[in-house]
Amino acid sequence: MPELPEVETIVRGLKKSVVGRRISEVDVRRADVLAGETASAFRVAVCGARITGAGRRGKMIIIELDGERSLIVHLRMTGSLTYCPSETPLLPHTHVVFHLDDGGELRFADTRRFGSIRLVGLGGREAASAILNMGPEPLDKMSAEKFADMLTSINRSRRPIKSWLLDQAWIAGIGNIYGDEILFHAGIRPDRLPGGLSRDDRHRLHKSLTKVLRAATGSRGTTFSDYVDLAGERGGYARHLRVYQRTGMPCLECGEKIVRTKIACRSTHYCPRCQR
DNA sequence: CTCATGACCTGACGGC
DNA sequence: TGCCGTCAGGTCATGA
Repeated sequence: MPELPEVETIVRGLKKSVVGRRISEVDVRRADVLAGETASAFRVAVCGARITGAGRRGKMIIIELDGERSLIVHLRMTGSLTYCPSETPLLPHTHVVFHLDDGGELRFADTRRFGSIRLVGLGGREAASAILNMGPEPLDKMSAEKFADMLTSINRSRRPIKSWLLDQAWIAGIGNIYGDEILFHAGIRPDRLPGGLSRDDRHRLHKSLTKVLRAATGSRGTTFSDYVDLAGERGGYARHLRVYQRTGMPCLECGEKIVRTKIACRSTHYCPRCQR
């Protein structure tokens, strides 16, 4: 499930492999991933475009095209973006194929079709609303002071801290896997309320956010079931997971059994001894 | 306003 | 074998 480290890994791949290429042809095999646009309009608009850059905001992939336009790609849970030679067999559930002028293909596949590709003009309203409402990037726009201020702003909330970590409007890029892993690393139970966190808890939470997300990005993300990077390779962080999907297994720190509960409608894993 | 829940979609897995 | 229910999780819409 692509979260910040996985999306960042894909964007680095795009910068290396597809930026500078021209899109010579587009096959739209399923138009419903195009977020409200017809396949023919999309094709006409994108054919011939030069890819001028690639970036990321939270879990959104931004592929910049010439003519002040961008493709906003969201992979949700099972989506993938891969770059490969045209001879490579199509994976099942491949919905859009961009043929590039070097003979390679940029392919968007998504088993569950929750993901989407949206073409927006620079300053386009649709992109703007989603991106403007997003909280800060935890790895480059969030100092310890900034994070402390953010926690102060939700001091009276009755929502558990895990629910806040998953809230893209509060902080960008964290999903269910890293939410659980960050809280384990910080030694904080996921159901704690923000106002109840001590000064020390807050400090550790900031440290853990940074450490876990950086380490996972360094391992090119976590592959639990579906995720692959632009080259189709699995991420290496799964073997570093401490609590996610380890229900009933012994905690790697203390041996206590990892517990699973439900918080914010998400399965939530934690160690009842290490996390307080 | 705050917060919880359902819908979207498919595949994997367990029970019978 | 095959059928059914459950679960997986990101985000938006809905409603209490």
